[in-house]
Parts: sequence; structure tokens; C-alpha cells
Amino acid sequence: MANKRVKAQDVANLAGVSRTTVSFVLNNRSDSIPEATRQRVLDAARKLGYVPSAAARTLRAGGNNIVLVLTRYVVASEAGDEMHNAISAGLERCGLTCLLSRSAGDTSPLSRMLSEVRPCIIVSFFPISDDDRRMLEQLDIPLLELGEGASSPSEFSYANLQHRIGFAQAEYLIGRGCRDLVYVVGDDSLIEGIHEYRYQGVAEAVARHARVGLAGRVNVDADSGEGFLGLDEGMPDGVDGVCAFNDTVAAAVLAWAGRRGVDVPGDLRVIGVDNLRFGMFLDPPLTSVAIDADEGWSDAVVAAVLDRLGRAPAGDGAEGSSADAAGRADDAAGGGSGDFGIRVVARRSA
Amino acid sequence: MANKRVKAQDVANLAGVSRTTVSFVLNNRSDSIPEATRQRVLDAARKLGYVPSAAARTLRAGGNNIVLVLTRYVVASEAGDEMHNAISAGLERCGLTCLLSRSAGDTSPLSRMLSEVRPCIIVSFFPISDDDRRMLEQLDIPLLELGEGASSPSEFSYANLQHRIGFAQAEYLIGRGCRDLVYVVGDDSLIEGIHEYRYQGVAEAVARHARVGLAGRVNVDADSGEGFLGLDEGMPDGVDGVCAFNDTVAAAVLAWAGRRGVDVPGDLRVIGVDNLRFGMFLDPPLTSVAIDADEGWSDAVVAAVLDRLGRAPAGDGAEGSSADAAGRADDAAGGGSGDFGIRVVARRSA
DNA sequence: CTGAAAGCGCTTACAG
DNA sequence: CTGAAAGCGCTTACAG
Repeated sequence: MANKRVKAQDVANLAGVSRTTVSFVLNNRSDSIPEATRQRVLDAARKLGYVPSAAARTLRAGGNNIVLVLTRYVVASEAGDEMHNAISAGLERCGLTCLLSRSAGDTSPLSRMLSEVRPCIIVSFFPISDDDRRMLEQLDIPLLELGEGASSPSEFSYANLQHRIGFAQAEYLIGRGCRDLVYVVGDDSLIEGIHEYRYQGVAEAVARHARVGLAGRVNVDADSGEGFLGLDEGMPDGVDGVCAFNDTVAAAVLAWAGRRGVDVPGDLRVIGVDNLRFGMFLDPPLTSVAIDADEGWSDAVVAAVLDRLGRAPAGDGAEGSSADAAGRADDAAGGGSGDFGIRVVARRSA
Repeated sequence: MANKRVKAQDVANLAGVSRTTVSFVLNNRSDSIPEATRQRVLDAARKLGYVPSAAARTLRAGGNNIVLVLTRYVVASEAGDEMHNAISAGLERCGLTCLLSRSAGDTSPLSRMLSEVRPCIIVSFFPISDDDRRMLEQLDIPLLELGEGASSPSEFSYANLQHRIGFAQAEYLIGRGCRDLVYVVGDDSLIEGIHEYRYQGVAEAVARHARVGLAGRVNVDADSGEGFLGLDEGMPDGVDGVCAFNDTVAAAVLAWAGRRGVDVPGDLRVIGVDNLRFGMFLDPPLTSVAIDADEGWSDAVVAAVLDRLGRAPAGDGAEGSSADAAGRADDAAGGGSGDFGIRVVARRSA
């Protein structure tokens, strides 16, 4: 088993050409190379199972096409999962390679990661420390932060997506006649960031309607026994609409309502987020906000990455691109609707 | 803004030493270097924000410490998410860098990924194509396949984990007096692989008990309206126990039972998988199998990776390691219990 | 159209 | 204890 590492020279030998030619063919710079030669090289490479050394090519070329995406545990949801898939697929389609880390910059230092792999851009779903931010600047690695401050959510930010989700919940309830809303969150501290954004979205929607009020936030401690801790005490009187942080929290609210004899949706309308399947098996079936990752926000993220990299979007050559990624990203979202793939799935609970 | 790429030479200049010394200090081979010099180098590196070039160091050293984990969309669950986190954290603790890909080897070719980053080992949650397998062999990259054939699930395999989950479900129901089980799956084709493994586990448990029968599999088409398609027709008579593929499917069964006036758990016991929070809000609250990623199977995976790499487990120097990773992995699982962190959370439904 | 050569930034024997 | 030098495998001007 002569299992020696095969390199460009071996391919060149087998094809009867020089290393230069091999490199040209393999990197699609073969304009000036006769088709016959090209094929010989390609065949040789295939036969030998040649894959160029990532390290050498990166070193020589001065960079690679890796997009490093920083995520961490937030709350598992199909929507979140699909979003990662959609982003990954979208980047691959543009010739970029998408790699996720679930610890770098969070439980493990970012610099450690960077000495193993140096991406051409970093996309982070959570806020990066100032030190890390400085380091990236030093290293000339662009950073796309998706989870910016809730105060001024940029067009692409994860914060903005969350904001819109809350907004959509509230708008729906108000449209159904609710006048006194409340926001209910779970006790999972890991979701704090997200629920803040969503709450702001709810608040904004409420502010836009004259005679609608928002009675603040209520916490459900879902871990404690029957899981209604906080609801009995916390639920303000007169509330007729609940925006739940997600479908799980909504399920808790529904169970609580059932127990207390509160009629849903007659006395109280409840809307969740995620549109998980179990929602349709609740009593009453749960109305929820679905996020369609494939056609919405993930496209905006891919567009933003491309813009930062100074590359044109996939599938077209020249385009006046640069500062106005916002416009393009918005266009990319769900057939120009700019809704980031957010939609309400109406069932009986609201 | 003199933002020139800082390299080892710059650090050496600032510290007043040679590149060699810098390299020694930064790679912890500084046995022979005086502490004062060491500090000077460290300070200089910090001040300049120096991070060694990943490409150069990999090229020169002939390898890196990257573990590439191949996953893809299966079914989002907190358990799966936590498992990835636990594996990632476990590997980092051993000095390895964990990177996930959600497309390589699946929607995008593995070779493309490999020409961007060459890991020292690949861990795959799904079966790798024969071509890719050959390629990895060629490239001398060890492959740890977690989703092996259901026929002979190895001790570490994802298949085996799934097998045990099904087994645990059935054992619990049998222990509660069930004599006629049925397995209920959703219509999500993506989960086919997993549910096959789990079903085999159920079958094995049933086979171990003399007077217990298994009435096969029933499909719920959760997408269709009320979501009971298949249950009305498919549910065999006389069944007194349901092993549901997951909590969502279990929720469908519970809803169906409520509608048909089947008493749970009196006439029918139902157990799910994942122990999702919403289960406690169902009526009756759902009994489920929880998978404790932190202390169970993920440790076994980390141990297996280390073994393949020929490295000793973290935290100890010499240990007679090699072929018997099975033993070690099993030991690592949940306080030596070898249960991979699988446990039944009993509620009223079973 | 093809080849010889430089050089990317590092690590690591090897001399001093 | 420290430095000069080789070389990892590739890509890319540059000559032929």
C-alpha cells in the first residue's frame, strides 16, 4: 500500500506536464491550455485522488474562502436549525465554505480558533468581546455581527429579525381585536437576549395603535412542577392577548388557561413563535409565527457577507454594489417582500 | 493606521530575540528559555496582537488539531443541539478545535471542503459515500462514522445510541405492565434512519420478554390538517402501549386518544423521546426519554476521537490505550453506568 | 503553450 | 541559551 501523500508533482508526472500546468488546470485558469492536456491533467488528478493541500494553497494565495460562523446554544428550534442550513447552503452556492463553531469566542478563546483556521470573514450570532473585536480588526478579518444592540437593530441583524417576530405577533393579535397585551417568557436565562429583542418588537407594534396597551412581561418558571409558577401571580387582569416567547411558553399559557377556566380564544388569545408541530395538537391548536429560513433572512445574511467581502452576489457579474447592502438584502428577502420569511400560521388559539 | 500583517519576525524584533525563540515560547517548548526572555516575547506578542498564520503553521507542522464534524438536518431537538455543544466542548478541552459543517459530504462535495481546510480527523453523523470514504483513506484522514448500519451498531455509533433509546422506551412500558406495543413514527422522511434504529431497539426489548408482542409500525401524517391521518386506520386493536418516535409524535397520539375517548394511561400508555418542555403541558403530561448529552454519549465520542488520533484522554499522561476504546467510552458514560445518559422521565402518560 | 524559480510564514533540527 | 537555514506544498508572475 504505497500510501504516500500525493501532491501536485505526482499529478504532473503522471500527466507528463509541469506543476504549473497542473495548477492552472485545477484552478480554472486554463484559458491557454489545450483541451487535450487539460483532460490528461484532470484524469491524472482523479486517478491519484489528488486534493491540493489546504495549508499550502492558503499560505501561497494569501487567503481562503472560509466563512466562520459563530453560534452557541440559545434555544434549539427547527427554525434556527434551518436557518443555519440555509446560510450554509447559500454561502456554498457562492463559492464560499461555511464552517460553524459552537465554542469559539464563547467558551473557548477566539484566538485559539484563529491559529488553527483563518477564515476570510466571521459571522457571529452573539456579541463579540471588545478584545476579540480589536484582534479581528488587527488581523484584517471582517466581522459581521448578527446580534447587535436592541436599541438600533440594523437591517441585517439577528436582533432585527427577532424584533420583527415580536412585531408580527403583536400586529396579529391587535388585528384580531386584542387591546391589552402581555408578553410571556420562559425562565431559560439563555434566551434573554432574544426575548428582549422580541419584546421590543411587541412594544413597537403596540405603540403604533392608539387604544392598545402592553402590560409588560410575565415569567413562567416552566421547570417547577406543573410549570405555572409566575402565571397565577403575574398575569395582569384584563389582558386579552398573550405574545409568548415561543411555542413552549405558549403551551404553558394554554395549559394554565385550561386549568383556570380561561376561555381561549374567547377571553384570551395566545400566539407563539416557531410553529412547531406539536402546536397543532394542543387544545386549542396554537397560532404561531413561522420563520421561513429558506427564503428570508438567510438570504439577507449571505448578501451581507458577500458585500463585506466585496464580491458580487452569485449569478451575476457586474452590479453597482457597495454601501447599500441594506437595499439588496431586503430585496433578497422573500421575493422582494422584505419580510424575512416571517409569517403567522393561524390556528384556533388566536 | 499601519495595519500591516504582524508576523513572528515583528514579535522577535520587538522582543529583541530571533524568530526561533518566538516560536519556542509560543509553542510551549520554552524549557530552555529564561523566564525573563519568555515574558518579553509574550508581552511583545500581546502588544502586537500577534496570531500565528494558521496556514503556515499547518503547512510546516504537517497537520493541525481540527476535528471536522459533519452533520446535517435531521430533526432539531434540544438533545441534538446539546450533544453538539458537549462534543465541541469536550474536544476543546483536549486541545482539539471542533468545526461543524452542515453541507460537506451531503449537499456539497467533501473534496471541496477538504481543499479549504484539512482536519486531522472527520466525525460524521451520517453515512459517507464510498467515493468519499476512499478519498479520506487516500488522504490519510481518519473517519469516525457515527451512523453505522443498524444491523451491527458499534458501541459508539449514533445508531447504537438510537437503539438504546428505543430499548429504554419499550423496557419502561413493559415494566409498567404493557403487553402489546406499537411504534409510531412521523411522516418526516428525514428521520427515517433514526427511527429505524429506535424501532430495532424497541423490537429487541420486546423480544426479551416472553408474553409481550410488538404490533409493528404506524405512521402519523402530522402535516395533514388535524394530523391524525394514519392513526385511525393504522392503530391495531388491543394495543396498550405506544413508543412514539419523539415527543411531537407522542403529542399527536395523545391528541388522537383524547378525541377518540381512549383513556391514557388507563387504556393506553404513551412514551415519547426528547423530554421537551412542552410535554409537561400536555394532557396527560407526557412521559419521555431524556438524553443527557453532557455526561453520556458525547464523552464516548470524544474518547473515540482521541483513540483514533492515538492520543491519551485529557487529564492523564500514560494509560494503556488503543484497541479497547469501547471499554473506556462506556466507562465515560454517566458515572460508569454505560447508559449514555439515557433516562426515562416519568409523567402521567405512561 | 509550458517550465524554472521565487516566496507565502512558519517550525524545527542543527550549529554555535 | 540563541540564531541562520532548510523546507512544508502550493500559486503565480516571468521567461522562454
